[in-house]
Parts: sequence; C-alpha cells; structure tokens
Amino acid sequence: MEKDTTIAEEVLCKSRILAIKDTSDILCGKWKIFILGTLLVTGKMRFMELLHTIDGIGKKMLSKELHDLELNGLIHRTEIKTKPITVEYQLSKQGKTLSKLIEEMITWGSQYRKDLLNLHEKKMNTEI
Amino acid sequence: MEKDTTIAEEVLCKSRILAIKDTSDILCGKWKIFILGTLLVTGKMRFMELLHTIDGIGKKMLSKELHDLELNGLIHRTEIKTKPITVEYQLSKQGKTLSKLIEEMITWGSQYRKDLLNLHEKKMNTEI
DNA sequence: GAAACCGGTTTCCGATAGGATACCTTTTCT
DNA sequence: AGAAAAGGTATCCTATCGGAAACCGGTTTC
Repeated sequence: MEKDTTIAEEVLCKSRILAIKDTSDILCGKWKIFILGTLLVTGKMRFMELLHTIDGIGKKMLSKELHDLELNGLIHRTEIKTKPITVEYQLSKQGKTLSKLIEEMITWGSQYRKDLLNLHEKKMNTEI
Repeated sequence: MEKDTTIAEEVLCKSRILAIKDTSDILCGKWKIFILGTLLVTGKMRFMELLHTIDGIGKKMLSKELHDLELNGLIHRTEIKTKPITVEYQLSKQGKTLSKLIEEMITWGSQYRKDLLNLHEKKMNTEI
C-alpha cells in the first residue's frame, strides 16, 4: 500500500519535472522571453520593429530566436508582398497560452524588487 | 493628451520588461528552477540528497547554484552539528513566493506536450 | 549610379557556462 | 591504518552562446 503511493508519487514527480524542463528548454536563451513578451503586448510586429524595440538584441540573435520560436509553434511569420518586403511576426494560439506564465513572471519580478527596496529601507532605518 | 498616455504606457512597459528581466536573471542557468522545484515539493533537503535527486547535476554546479539562490534570498542554508556535519536547504519565505510561477511552468509544459501529441496523432490519422 | 531600406545570413571571435576529476577536512567505522 | 561519508573547493577543459561587422538580394529614392 505504502509502496504504491510512493511509486505513484515518483511518477507524478518525474512528469512534473519533465514539464518544467520542457518549459525552460523552450524559453531558454537570453531573448526568447522578451520577444514573446513584446509580441504579447503589441500583437504584431515587423522584424525591424522588434530589432529596435528589444533593447540590445542584434540581428543575428533576433533572427535565430524567431526561427526557434516558429519551429516550436509559438509564433507565426507572415511575409507581406510590399516593396521592399515586410515580414510580420505574431504569437500563435499556442504562443498566447504563455501569457499567464509571462504575467506571473512580471508579477513576481515586480514584487521581488519591491521587497528588496523595503528590506533596504528597513536596514537604513535601523542604522540611523 | 495622447502624448501623456503613450509616455505613461512606455514607462509601464519598461517596468514590466524590467520585471521579466529580474525574474529570468534570478532563475537563469540550467539548474536553479529544478533545485527550487525540488525544495518546493520536499520541504527540506540535504546537499547529498539534492545531488542524488536532481538528475544529472554535479557537485560543482549544485554548490554554485545553491550559493546564488542563497545570495538572492530564495533559500536558507542550515548547518546541523552532527558528525559528519549535515546541511539542510529549504525555501525561504521569499523563495516560496515562486510556487505559483513554478506551478504555471508545470501546467504549461504539460499542456504543451499534450498538444504536441494530439497534433502528431491527427497527422497520423490523415496520413492513413 | 549611389545610397538607403527591408530582412536577413555568414563569418569570426571572445566570454562564459557547465562538466569531469581530483582534492580537502573532519569524524566514524572496521 | 585505511576507507568511507558529508559537504564542499580547485583546476582544467571544451562546447555553446552570443556579439560585431560584413555581406547579400531586391527595390526605391535621390
């Protein structure tokens, strides 16, 4: 009886770890999460717009990360036959499911920063 | 009037991007999220337990990542004066606030894998 | 004809992340 | 005496990550 539950727990645990691994594999690298976040708030963007909006990224990295994200089905790439050609990127249906995760990262990051500041203030007060 | 809103929006946007950056900086690397996830489900663990539980990690990495996490206030390290000495690691109050984010990663990763399988099945069916 | 714009790709190079291995200290077991 | 176990460090090495810069093809404007 007890052995059953531990085995069941272990299987559950492994699948949870696998899920974490999947997620972090897909969001790995320095830029993907920012690209996704940017597309999430703007809806649609062109290559050059992304390049200028995402602070510090270079053409090579942007191009590579967009490829990865497209391969993993998180964004759509649309060529528009203007002259010169323009290309639009947007989140896919699958990509949009990341919004909760991204929002949670924003929430957590903001709170963490706030907590740090509070800690710092308190420390300053006790020092005076 | 319109300019005000765009400026306000831009400030908001920057702070959201900063929050994402904070979060991903703190969770960066190949192992931190697994260490946190493991501590989240088990409560408390010793160095060697973590080493054996987290598949594939080595001593050096475990040690380094634990240091980082402690520096950022996400975990507590407790030396217990047994012989030989044992050390317990556990999530701090701050660290526990990551549970929602980790749960969301698990949820998303599981769903993503499910969707992939469905896609694959459908494809197989149309191919027959 | 030159330059500029879009959306990239290619090449080169340096930094760093991360893995394997050996080593260290203290104490207990055999 | 020798080994083993806990919790690490130190050293070395390499694969990958990611940045800078040049280049490319098509088109349009000056």
